[in-house]
Amino acid sequence: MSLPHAILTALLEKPSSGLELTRRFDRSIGYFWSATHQQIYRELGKLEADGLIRVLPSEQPARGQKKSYEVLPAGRTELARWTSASQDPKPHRDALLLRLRAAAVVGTAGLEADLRRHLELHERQLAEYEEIEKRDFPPGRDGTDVRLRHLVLRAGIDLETFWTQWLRRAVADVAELPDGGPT
Amino acid sequence: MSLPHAILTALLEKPSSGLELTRRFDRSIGYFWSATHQQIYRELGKLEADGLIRVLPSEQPARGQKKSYEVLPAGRTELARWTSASQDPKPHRDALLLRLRAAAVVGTAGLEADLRRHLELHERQLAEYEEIEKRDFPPGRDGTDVRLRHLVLRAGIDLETFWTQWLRRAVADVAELPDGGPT
DNA sequence: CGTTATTATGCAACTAATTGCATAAACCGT
DNA sequence: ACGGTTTATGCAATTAGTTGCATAATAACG
Repeated sequence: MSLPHAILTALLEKPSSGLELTRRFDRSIGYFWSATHQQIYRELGKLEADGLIRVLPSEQPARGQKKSYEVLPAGRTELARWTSASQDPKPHRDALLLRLRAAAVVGTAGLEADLRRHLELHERQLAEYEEIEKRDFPPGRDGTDVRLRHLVLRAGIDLETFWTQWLRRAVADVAELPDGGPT
Repeated sequence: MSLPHAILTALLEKPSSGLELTRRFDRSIGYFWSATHQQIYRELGKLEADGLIRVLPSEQPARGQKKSYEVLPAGRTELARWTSASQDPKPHRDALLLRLRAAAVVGTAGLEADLRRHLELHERQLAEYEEIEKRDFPPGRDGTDVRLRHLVLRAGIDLETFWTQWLRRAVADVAELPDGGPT
């Protein structure tokens, strides 16, 4: 399981409160590991109980009041262990591809509009990634950490590029098919 | 949720027993919607209780004995409804990208070997897809259902192509970095 | 000041998915 | 007929993830 390690990574990059983490999971980190604020609060509790993180000493906690966490040495060790350990890739699940397959047996009615919508979403995401690349990774020699983060962003860009291309083709294909199918 | 719809699709393509479904989820359908046999048996029970599928009349059931299902009209209707309804894409989770990001803060030790392993897995999957394409989709004009299934396979091929290319780059990049990082 | 909106934290219930195990029949060699 | 392997179905417990709601502090508005 990876959520605790995602949180450890985020906290090592910068100590944060639950809500700050939630916001970062809506941007950068969340682009390849999403999480809701409830997951995050729950996991912060566990990580603290396990002695991998702690509340920043300066803060005094009270319900509904900001509480920032930082990673303890044990947390860094655990993250390094997890990062270097080999892991089997989890199986994918893609509802859109499944729907296309279903459309092959029950007809394509209503599909095209949603394909277009997905295309738009992926185009928007791609534009956002390219914006980030232009802003955060100008050309030139860089340190290890920057090169690795750039590599991750490249994966995002290339994935979105693939989806936009595939969806354009899918929209065109579905548009020229007889709508009904064997419904 | 999509597992019931994946099963309905599979059963419409061909009525099957739980184990036959499990096998098909290890191949074709499972390439974009994986499921274990326990999930499948559980879901078959629910679908039957809901009146969307039924046991083939010819078979008489007994524990440990084959039991094939077919889709009822209500099931086909539900699948058509789901297929045409618009859905928001679920957020991705990719542990490998997360690990790269973690490596940017705790060092790349041990990563390269696993990147190579993933590369090999994706190369193998790509080869398998291309084999299927050659076998099942020879060039030429085809019916709606065949074109849609081919479109789905193309997504698989293009995705694996992306991953093999990206991983080759990642392996090369990581190989030439100083191993330690800020561990 | 008092009321409303926003920020921030968190619990509880539910749904989905995974893991490990149990059972039973069929098939296969000896 | 027996013991071992494979095929097939299924239960139970656990873990992971989602959804809906509750609470408290703070800011902002008149």
